[in-house]
Amino acid sequence: MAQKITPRDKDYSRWYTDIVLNAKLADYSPVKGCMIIRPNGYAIWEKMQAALDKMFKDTGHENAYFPIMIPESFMKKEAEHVEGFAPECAIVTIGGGKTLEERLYLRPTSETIIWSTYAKWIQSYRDLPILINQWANIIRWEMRTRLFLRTTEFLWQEGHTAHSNAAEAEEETMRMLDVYETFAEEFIALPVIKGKKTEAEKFAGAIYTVCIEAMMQDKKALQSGTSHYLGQNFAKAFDVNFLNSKGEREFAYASSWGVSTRLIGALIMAHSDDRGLVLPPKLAATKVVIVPIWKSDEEKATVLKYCEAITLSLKDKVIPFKLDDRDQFKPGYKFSDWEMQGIPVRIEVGPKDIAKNAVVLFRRDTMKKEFDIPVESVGEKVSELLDLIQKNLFDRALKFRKENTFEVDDYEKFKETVDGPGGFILSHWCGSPECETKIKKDTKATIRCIPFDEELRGSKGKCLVCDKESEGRVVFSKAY
RNA sequence: CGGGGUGUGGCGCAGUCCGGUUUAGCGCGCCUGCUUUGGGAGCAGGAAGUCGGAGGUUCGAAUCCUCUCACCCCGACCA
Repeated sequence: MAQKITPRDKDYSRWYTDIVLNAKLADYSPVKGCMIIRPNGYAIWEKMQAALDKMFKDTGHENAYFPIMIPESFMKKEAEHVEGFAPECAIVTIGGGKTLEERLYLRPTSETIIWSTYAKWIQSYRDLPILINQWANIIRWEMRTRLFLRTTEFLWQEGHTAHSNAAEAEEETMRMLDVYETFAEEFIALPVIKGKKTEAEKFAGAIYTVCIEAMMQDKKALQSGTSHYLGQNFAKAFDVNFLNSKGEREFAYASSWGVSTRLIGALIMAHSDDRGLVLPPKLAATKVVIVPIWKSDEEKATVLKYCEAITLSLKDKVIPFKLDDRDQFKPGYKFSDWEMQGIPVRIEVGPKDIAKNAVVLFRRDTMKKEFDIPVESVGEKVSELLDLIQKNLFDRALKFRKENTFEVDDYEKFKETVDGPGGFILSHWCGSPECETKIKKDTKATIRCIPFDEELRGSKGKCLVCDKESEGRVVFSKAY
C-alpha cells in the first residue's frame, strides 16, 4: 500500500486515523462529523451486535424500535435531561416544505420518546417489568469529532427498562453493567474497570450512572459503556404510574444502558500496532486468510489444489476464512495488506510446504510464524491459535493497564504523574465537587469512576486536595 | 465559537511569493503487455485534472484582489 501508518510514538492521534482509513474500517463523508462505515468496520459492528444481542436476550430483553424524531415538548419534560442534551441536538424545523408546528429533535438518546410510550403501556404492577432494547442511530452535534470515537451520527444500542420497585431497577442497572464487562473482556479482549460516575460525570437525568472504563495504548481512558439508574425521574416527567399490589398508585422505576460504535474505537486503540489493525479473533468476521505462493502457472494450479485440503479442514472447524488467490500481487504485498486489516491468522502455502505436506502459520498479535504445521491438523491448530490470540490480547492489555496504574497520595506528585507518564491514577478524593473541579482544571484529569473493586478502592485516606477524610481511592485519568 | 492550516486527475503533493516556454508537473494508484511471485516487484506503453466556488483586475490568472463554501488539526463541550 502506498499509504503508511504513522507510528504510535510519533503521533498517536494520526496513527489512530491511519489505522481506521488503511484497515478500511471507515471513511469521511461529505457531512462534517459523519462517517461512512465501510464493510470491514461494519463487520466488526455486526459481530458486536450479534454477541451483545444474544446476551440481552439471555437476560430477558426484547428488541423494539422507536422513531428517530422526538417532539420538542417531550425533550423538555425532564429538566436536567434537556439541559444536558439540548445544546448538542439537531432539530428538524421544516417538513414537506412547511415550517412545522412543533419542532422535532433528532434523538440524542431515546428516554423521552420511550417513556412517553411506556405511559400508555403501564397500568398495573402486572405490566412490569418492561425490558426493551433497541438498536438505533443517534445524532449528537459534537463540536469536535473523531472517527468512531465521537461522530455526529453513531450507531448504538439503548436498553430502557421499567420496574415496579427501586431495588429491581437498580439490580437491572448493575446486571447490564456486568453484561458489558463480560462482553468487553471476553469479546473485545478489553480489560475494564467497573465503577460509579461522580455527580458531575453522570448521565443527564439519572440518579446515578455506572460505567466501564478501559485504558488505551496512549494511557488515556475511554468510557466504553454506561448503565444508568434513573429512579422515578422519567416516570414522573411522563406520568408513568401503575397500581401496585396494595392498590396504591406509584411511579415506575427505570434503568437505561448503552454501548456504541465507539467500542470499535476502543478495540482499535487497545490492540493495534504500527503495522495496522489487530482484531480479537472473536470479533473477526474473517479469522484466517490463506496466501498461496507460486512461481509458474503449473505451480499455481498445484498450490490452489493443495489449498482445498486446508479449506476443508477449516470448514470442518467452522472457521471463516479467505483465500487470497489474486494474481496481481506478490505474497509480500498480501502479507502486509492482511496485517493492516487485522486478520488474526494467516496460512502461507507454497511449493516448499507442499513438499513437506505442511503449511506455515502466522499470528497477527505477535507477528510470529510457525513452520511445518501438518496439513491435516490445520483446522485444529488454527482453532487453538485463535483462542491463544484472544487470550493473549486480553492479558497484554491487562498487563499494560496494571503497569500504568499508580497509587498517588500527594497532589504535586499527582500533577507530575498526569503530565509525565500518564495512565490511571488511584487517589483519595473527599467527594466534593469543588475538589473534583479543581483537579480537572489544574491537570485535565477527571474522575473516571469510583471503582467497585475493593482492591483498587483500598482503605480510607485523605483527599488529595483538601485533606479531608476519603472513603477510598478513585480512578483519575485523562480521557477521550 | 476562538486559534492554526488546506482546497490542483482516484489518493498524496509541487507550482502560487515575483502573472506569460506549463501543452498544468511529480509520486502512488488505475489500464495493457512482457518478465516476476516465500515480506509491500521491474520495464515499456496508456487513460485521467482546467487548478473548491463566484465575481473582479489584465492583452493574458492555478498564480493578483474581493467575497464565499468546504474540510482537517489544536482548544472549550461530549458516548
